[in-house]
Amino acid sequence: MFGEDLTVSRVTLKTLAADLGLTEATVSRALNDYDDIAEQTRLRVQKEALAQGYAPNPSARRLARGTTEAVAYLMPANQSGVSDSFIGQLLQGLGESLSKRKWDLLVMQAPAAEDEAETIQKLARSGTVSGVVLSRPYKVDKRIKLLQEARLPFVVHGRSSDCSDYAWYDVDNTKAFIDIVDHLVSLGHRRLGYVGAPSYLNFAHQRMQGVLQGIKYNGLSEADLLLEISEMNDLGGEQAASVMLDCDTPPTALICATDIQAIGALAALRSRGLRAGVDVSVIGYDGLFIGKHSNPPLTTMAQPLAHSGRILGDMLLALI
Amino acid sequence: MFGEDLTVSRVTLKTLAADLGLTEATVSRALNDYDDIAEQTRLRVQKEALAQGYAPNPSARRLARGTTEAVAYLMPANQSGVSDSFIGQLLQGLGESLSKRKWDLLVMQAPAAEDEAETIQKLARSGTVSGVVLSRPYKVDKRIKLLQEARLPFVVHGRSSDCSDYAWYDVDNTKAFIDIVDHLVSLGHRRLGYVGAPSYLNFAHQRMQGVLQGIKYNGLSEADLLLEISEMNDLGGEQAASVMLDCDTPPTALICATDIQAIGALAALRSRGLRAGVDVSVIGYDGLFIGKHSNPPLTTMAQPLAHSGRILGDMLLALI
DNA sequence: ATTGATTCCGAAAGCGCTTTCGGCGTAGCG
DNA sequence: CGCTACGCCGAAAGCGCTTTCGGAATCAAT
Repeated sequence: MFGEDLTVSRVTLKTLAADLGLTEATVSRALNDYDDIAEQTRLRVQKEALAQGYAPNPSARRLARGTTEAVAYLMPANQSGVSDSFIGQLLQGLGESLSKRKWDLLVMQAPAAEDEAETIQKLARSGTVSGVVLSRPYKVDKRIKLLQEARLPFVVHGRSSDCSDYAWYDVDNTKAFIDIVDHLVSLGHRRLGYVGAPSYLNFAHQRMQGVLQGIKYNGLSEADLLLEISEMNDLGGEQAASVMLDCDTPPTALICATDIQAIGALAALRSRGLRAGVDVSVIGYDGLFIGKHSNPPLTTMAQPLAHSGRILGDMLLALI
Repeated sequence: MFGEDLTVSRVTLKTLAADLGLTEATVSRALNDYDDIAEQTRLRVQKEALAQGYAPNPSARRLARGTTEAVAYLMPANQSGVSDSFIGQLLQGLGESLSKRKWDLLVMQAPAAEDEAETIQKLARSGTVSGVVLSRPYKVDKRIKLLQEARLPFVVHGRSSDCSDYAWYDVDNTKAFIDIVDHLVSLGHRRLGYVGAPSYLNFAHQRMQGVLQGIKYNGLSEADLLLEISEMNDLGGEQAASVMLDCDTPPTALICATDIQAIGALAALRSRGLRAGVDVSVIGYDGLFIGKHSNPPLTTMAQPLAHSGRILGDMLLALI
């Protein structure tokens, strides 16, 4: 009725060794496939471990080995309430790559943007992790410098303007947006609107450069481009789009730096009775969905985020 | 020119103690605010620790204390390639709540769905974490049973059909979708379409129940409701919507179980020259954006995901 | 049978930290 | 002045695991 399992005491190396009539050391080596263990006892140990459901205490193991077997993902600071939806995909890929090698993935978050420096330094000094993944860096990003100073291996998803001395993985944002402009111009659009993101985020800067270069390459002048920078959320996109749509000579196509702004832009169209893809083309990016559903569709623009995550994980592990 | 910092040796309790002419024990207690340490030396120690940038090795601390100070978030299995965009927000909230107490947040991922059991058991036995957060449980979810058997504290974001014996935090999905139906009917819609999600996911089940109850309460018959279950991605939503839109008596409003399906539904409209919110109303959920931009807008339907994350974190910590 | 090389396992130290216990010195009390 | 009382700190054990080292067997070789 009761007491079937009152001894919940964790099965540890010591208990295992006692049960087997061996030493902790032997059991440890047997489980870790050392080659100075008789094949027979190795099997015996491994079988018993499996039977008892033994799992080593990672803290103890890490302490003894002096390794961490963990990396951290630094959450983007909670800028203006936008919680980027790309995080989920990225983490999926990262987790996949790491778990393959049995590494842990920590997500770290600074309480506030100004605490980021301290968070990084603590992370480095405490030796919690042996690597870090960063995403969406700023044009000049002090976190990168901190990580370098701390000699903590890291990879960046995206890149800052000076990206010569660290590992990063990025799509060619500039080219992508040049392509977008090319595409729109080839469809006959001559008057474009760009809903940009704050340019301290380097990818936003890159994308805007792409748009600017795109109109130049296509023989348009800067007067043919309306430009509005907005916050990276739907409301920002809506407001920016509204401004452009309400001006005297509204654009026939809207390019948005991010999908979430594109969503806002769509709302702006709707409230004016305009039809997306018919009256005004709307193109977003990030490949979350809008890229696929924009009119004309731009499937090639999709960022393969989970794939990026895997790449980043592999890169980081290689680095360590 | 060189050699300014060749001694990268980590600053540890031992070195700190040596520098201060104290014992490790004393330094440790000084830093942890024990009250058997002279105020003066406490300050001296803390100042020196700060100056040297000391950060305790978490593995060692955890081992000595026997605590983990970490919880894990179990990533939803990579079902049909949909990487749910709610993860980012949820993690944000979770991280916020945990970091306030200096706890770590691990994200775990089973290599494949069938490995989930093993992953959970390892997690429990190894004592890596002292709590787990789960989201989007199935109607009957074996992970929950495993966690219970492992006596590992956990909270669930959402709930399974039998949710009497564990802690969960959920929105009232059923009521939300009843409200949606109420709302649409009050606007004059008499012919509804529902793009559902696989009902082994309990929230999908709940939402469909809401729709069914809603049409009943509003005096409509089941013949007035078109029903299509699709995968939880945009393509699925598009196909499901297409089927309904192409039938003899198409619905005037589409209710979608998730936003990503709503995005697909919008694409289906577009390809038929129908205008969302004008010719056909489309309503999604999850509060990512579409809720806000659907026509009529349904801002009250937004799930406050980051907030949920914070709540879940607090609940879990209270539980531990 | 004696030596040398192997094979396998135990002993023990140590990873960096916490925490109990005991002992020193000084203050307070009679 | 001797006593207890207390405030502070050092000594030491231990958390669960890894890893080096050495020693007891076993084996093959002379």
